[in-house]
Amino acid sequence: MGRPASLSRDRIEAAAAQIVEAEGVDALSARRLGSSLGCDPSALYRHFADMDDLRRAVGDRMLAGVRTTVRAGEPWDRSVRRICIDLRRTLLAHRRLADLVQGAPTRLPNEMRISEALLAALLRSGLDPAQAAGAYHALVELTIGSAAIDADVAAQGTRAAAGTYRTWRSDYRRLDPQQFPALTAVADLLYRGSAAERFERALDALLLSLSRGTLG
Amino acid sequence: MGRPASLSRDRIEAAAAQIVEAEGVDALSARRLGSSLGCDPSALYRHFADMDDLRRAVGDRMLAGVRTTVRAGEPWDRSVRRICIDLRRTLLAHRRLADLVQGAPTRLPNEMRISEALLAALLRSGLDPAQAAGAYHALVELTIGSAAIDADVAAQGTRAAAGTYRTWRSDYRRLDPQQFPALTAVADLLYRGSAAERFERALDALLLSLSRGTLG
DNA sequence: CTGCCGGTGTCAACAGTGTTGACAAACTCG
DNA sequence: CGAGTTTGTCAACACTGTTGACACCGGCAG
Repeated sequence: MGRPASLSRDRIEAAAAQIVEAEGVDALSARRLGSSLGCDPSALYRHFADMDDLRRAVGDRMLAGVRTTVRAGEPWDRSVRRICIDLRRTLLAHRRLADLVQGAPTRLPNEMRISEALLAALLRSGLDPAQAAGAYHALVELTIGSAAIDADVAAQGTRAAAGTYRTWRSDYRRLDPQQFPALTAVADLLYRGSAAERFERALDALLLSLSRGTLG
Repeated sequence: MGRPASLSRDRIEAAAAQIVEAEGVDALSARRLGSSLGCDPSALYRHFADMDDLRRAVGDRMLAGVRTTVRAGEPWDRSVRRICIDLRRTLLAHRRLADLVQGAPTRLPNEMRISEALLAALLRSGLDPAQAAGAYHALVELTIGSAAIDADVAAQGTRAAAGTYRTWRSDYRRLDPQQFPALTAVADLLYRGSAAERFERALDALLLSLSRGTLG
């Protein structure tokens, strides 16, 4: 009963995901989405409570892309590394997704799946449960935190991001060496490479400590 | 020369900081700020390039409380530890500051001061400049990221936060042990103690790796 | 003193945004 | 056939950042 639906949550999510992929998150608005779907913007509200609900649905759809299957015989720290990098990459693919996950665990299926995989790998390392819990928190803080920090710049695209980093380096370089000796000395070395590379280095440092059981 | 100014960067920043403290960063708009200052919204553009410029200035103003003076004879890693903990504490004390700072470095005086102190301590450790830059990024990602993650729960107050953590543990505990063996096994150990303690443990783990020069 | 230059604040407007309530179309069921 | 329900359309409201024209007014040169 009722007028036949030409829209659906799935169709809307798909169109929204496509806009985000092609034009960035800032381009996703009710009017833009409506024109893309050939419907009035207000029709979206028949299927989602508000735009935030819609963005969350798109985000959840993207969290499904985080791979947590463990390869046979893979060392525990390689599993952890892979999951964290994949999680961060996925979070950055959708800027709002980082904002959503950061405040509190959603405790929704996809997040549960990722947490389970991380903790399973940590327990496989020989850490006792308390150490594993501590390690889990440290890894999650670094991974999600890193994604939250890098989200804005990452949303610009890699080309624009490189320009942004160059500007920052240049700003640091132009400081007064008397007042900022350390900062001017290493200015050219800051924000080098991609944010992903910097994250991976920090992750490796953390994993090294974890593998030595220094976290309880 | 010119019409006498009733506005100034300082007066605008103060009013903006008050709005952010009281109502959150989302409440900070040109019109809201104008009504608070008793001036037209467009007058703000005589003193700031755009709203983003204004927001960065407010963020830096809140960073003034972070202490960076180094005590005589203090080991470098104690300096780093103290600065990072103080930075995180300050970010969390001003409820919404983390949101303001997380996206991009403000490159304003207070942030410069903190960055300089951190890098100076790292160079004091004997790390070469490239390693120090990498260590700096790792520490900043963990510290600011941790603050961004914990900001919402910290804003509830410690008593309410404890209740929130209890709820999360309980949710994890009630999962199906078949499907989530690791998660249910360590559920009671997750989100134990304060967020500050969990951060300090992660920080110590990272510092341990840094002191062994494992970060390039 | 006059006249003007230029910084300052006001005003109206533009192009966006999310969201809502009234209305109409299109289907199913009794 | 009419009633009821669902769905999309339309116009409107209350916001947002930002800009260009204009008026105000003080210090400075003539």
